[in-house]
Amino acid sequence: MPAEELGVLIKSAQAVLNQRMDEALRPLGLTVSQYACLQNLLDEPGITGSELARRTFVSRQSANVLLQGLERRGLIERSDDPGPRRERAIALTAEAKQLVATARDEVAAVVTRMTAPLDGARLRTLLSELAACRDALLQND
Amino acid sequence: MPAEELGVLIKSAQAVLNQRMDEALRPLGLTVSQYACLQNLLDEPGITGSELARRTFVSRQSANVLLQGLERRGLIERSDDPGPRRERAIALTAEAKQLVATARDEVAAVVTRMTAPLDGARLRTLLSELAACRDALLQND
DNA sequence: GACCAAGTGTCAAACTGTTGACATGACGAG
DNA sequence: CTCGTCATGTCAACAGTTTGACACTTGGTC
Repeated sequence: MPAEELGVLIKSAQAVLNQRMDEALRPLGLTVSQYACLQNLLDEPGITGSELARRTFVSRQSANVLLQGLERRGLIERSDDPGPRRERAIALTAEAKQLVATARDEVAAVVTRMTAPLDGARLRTLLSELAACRDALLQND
Repeated sequence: MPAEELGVLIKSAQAVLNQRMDEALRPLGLTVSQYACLQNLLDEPGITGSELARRTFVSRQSANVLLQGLERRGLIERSDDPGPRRERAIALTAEAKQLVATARDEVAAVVTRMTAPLDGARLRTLLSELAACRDALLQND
């Protein structure tokens, strides 16, 4: 059974992808974590810090220090009056929107290169099969 | 183009897989990194520390502190007289071989659960397509 | 209304991993 | 032979992340 390979395969793919994304984003002064943060905030404005942590697969404490850095750099702004559950709405500045736009292009180039050996149909099957595997582990028994 | 999803899909699959493996290995007193280390040493005995680092996708310094912990715990032994390139051969103790055997079963159960929704043919296509994507990024330009 | 569970934000300590640097030994080109 | 290159092992400093803890707010339950 070749199923054992899938684990290391996922790990190796994630490792090299992360490395290439880091190389692509470094000239922009962004880490991969920071880019993921900004990208999620662009897709879903006004998102909360904890929700952001869930989407980037880190603890909410770690997301918080990330947000502090982005705030100090003038890329995001957090409202001082908290909302319903003590949450502070997060907004991207105009500078950040422009930065994440170019960053998105850089990342898209990496992903395009990664998916180059696959035609449209194969890419779709890869996406659905890999998602099925992930979801099989997501059920909390 | 749905290609953009592949990145986060790989990341999420790796995250949940790592979490499930951690849950499975914690009762044995092993972290995922430690298991990966022992597993590689079982597959390829006498491997060098730097080679081990490459296979587990970490720096050789990080692999070294991992090996120090395993050595202190009596799971591996490193020869004191270095070989051709100052390398120290690493060997698993009998206790480690038994531990990694049961750990391998635990991990296999997780992977089996992950690949449950796929039949043999689909699993093979997933493996080859994902490997193709990874290899597309491995070419250093 | 009182109370308790759940969600959020934040701080401090601990851990894991990386980067940078250095010493050592092997190998090949000149 | 000598020197430059490369690979290994190891140390120290550093950054990033997690774990544990606490305060605050909301919402449902009794």
